[in-house]
Amino acid sequence: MEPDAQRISERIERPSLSDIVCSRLEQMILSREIQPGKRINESKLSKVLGVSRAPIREACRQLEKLWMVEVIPRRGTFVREIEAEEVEDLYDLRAILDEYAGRKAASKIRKKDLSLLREHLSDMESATSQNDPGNYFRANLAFHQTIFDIAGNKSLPMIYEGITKRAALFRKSSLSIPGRLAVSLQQHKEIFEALSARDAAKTAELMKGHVMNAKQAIINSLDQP
Amino acid sequence: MEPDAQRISERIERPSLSDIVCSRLEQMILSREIQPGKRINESKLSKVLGVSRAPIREACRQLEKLWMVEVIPRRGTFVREIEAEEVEDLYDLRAILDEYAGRKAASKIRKKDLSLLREHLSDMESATSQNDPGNYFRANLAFHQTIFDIAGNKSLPMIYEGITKRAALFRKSSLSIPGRLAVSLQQHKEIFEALSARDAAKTAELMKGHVMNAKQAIINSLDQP
DNA sequence: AAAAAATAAACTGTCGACAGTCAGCTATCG
DNA sequence: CGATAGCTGACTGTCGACAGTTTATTTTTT
Repeated sequence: MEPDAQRISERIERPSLSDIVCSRLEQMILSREIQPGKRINESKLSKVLGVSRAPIREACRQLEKLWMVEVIPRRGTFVREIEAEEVEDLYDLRAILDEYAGRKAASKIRKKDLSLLREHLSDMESATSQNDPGNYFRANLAFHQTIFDIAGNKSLPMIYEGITKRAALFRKSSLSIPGRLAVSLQQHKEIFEALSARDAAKTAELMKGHVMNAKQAIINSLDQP
Repeated sequence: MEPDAQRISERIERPSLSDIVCSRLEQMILSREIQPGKRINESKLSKVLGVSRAPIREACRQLEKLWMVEVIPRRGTFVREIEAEEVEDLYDLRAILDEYAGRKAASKIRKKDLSLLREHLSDMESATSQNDPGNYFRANLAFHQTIFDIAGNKSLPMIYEGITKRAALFRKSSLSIPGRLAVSLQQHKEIFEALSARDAAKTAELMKGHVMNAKQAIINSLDQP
C-alpha cells in the first residue's frame, strides 16, 4: 500500500530513456558540443544515440522547462543563447530570492539544519583548499538549497533550478574567476554565523550581498578578459 | 531574409494540435472537469478528442512547465493539488518579484509607458464599476506585466507566469472576495502615482504591500468561509 | 476474514512510418 | 545583375502498434 500517495515523486526508480537522453543532451549543451543558437536535430540525434525520436522529443521538452533550450513550433528545438545582460538579470533574481530565503530560514532554523549546513561548508572548505571549482560549485548549490529547505517555501527550489540552469549556459561562472572561491567561502561562513544567531535581517543582507558580489565579479571579469 | 534571427518566437502561426489540446486541457483543469490529484488518462483523452496520444503527451509536458500538472515517470500525469499553505508561498514570491520589478521600473519609466499603464488602469476601473472580476483579472495581469516590461528583466515574465498559473489552481482568488476589486484598484492607482513620480522606493513598497495585502485577504477569507 | 500471492486489465514508454511544413537551392524574369 | 518563383531535400508533427510496468482484481493462504 502507498503510505503517502501525495509524495509519489520521491521513490527509487531507474531512469527512463528520456531521462538518459536528457542528461546526455544537457551535458552536450554545457560542454558546447552543441553550440548556443544551434538546432537539435531530432532524427540525426536519434540515430547517433540509437533510440527513436520520441525520447529525444521528451528530453527536449524537459530541457525547455529549465530554459536551456527553446522549442519553436515546426522549426525545431534550439539551444538558448545567453547574453551578459541576461546573466545580470538572472543574478538579480537570484539575489532577491536568496535574500528572501535567508530571512525566512533564519527564523525557522534548528540544530540539525545547522549541522547539515556545516557539512556543506566543510565540503566547500576542502574544495577551496584543493582549488576545485567543480566540487565547490556542487557544495555551494547544496548549501543554498538547504537554506531553501529550511525556509520551507515549496515553490522556491523549482524556480531557482530554472534560474541556475539557465545561467549555467553562460560561458563564465563567477566561481571560475581566480580568487573567487576564497571570497565566496568567507561569505558563506558569515551567512552561517548569521543563521546560527537566528539574525534574519543580517542573514538576508548577507545572502543578497553575496549574490550581488558574484554578479559584480562577473561583470568586472568581462570588462577585462 | 530574417531581420532578427534571435527573435523567431514572435511570429504569426496557427496553433498545432498540441497547442489546441493544451488550452483545452488547461480549461478542463481550471474548470475542475479534471479534479486536482487526478490522473490525465492519455489513451482515454485521445479517443475523446479524436487525436493520437502524441499531442496529448506534448500538451501535458507544456502544462508541466507551468506547474499545473506533475508528470511522474511510468505513473502518468497528475493535476497538481494546491494547499492554502502553498498559495501563501506563491504570494510571498510574487511579492518580492513585484517589489523588485517596481523598484527597477520606477527608475526607467518613460512617458509612453505611463500612458500604457493608464490604459490598463482605466480597464480595471471599468471592470470594477461593472463588478467584473474576470476582466479585472486580465487588466490587472496586463498592468503588472507592463511593469515587468518596463523593468526590463527578460527572465522575470517567465517566472511570473509559472507562479500565477500555479496559483490559479487554487479554488479561490483574492479578486473574487467581495469588495476586493475596489481596494485593489485604489492600490494600483497609488502605484501608478509612485511610478509617475519615479519614486523607486515608494513604488517597491507599494507593489510589495499590494501583493501581501491580497495574500492576507485570502487568508482571512479562508478563516471565515 | 485479513493478508499475501497470483492473475488480469489498463496504461505509459518507445518505436517506425507517413504527411505536411520549412529552409535552401535553382531557374526564371525583370 | 538582382530579385522572385518554383522545386527539392530535410525535418517536425502526428499516427497506430507493441512491449514492459503499474494498478486493479481474483485467488490462495493463514
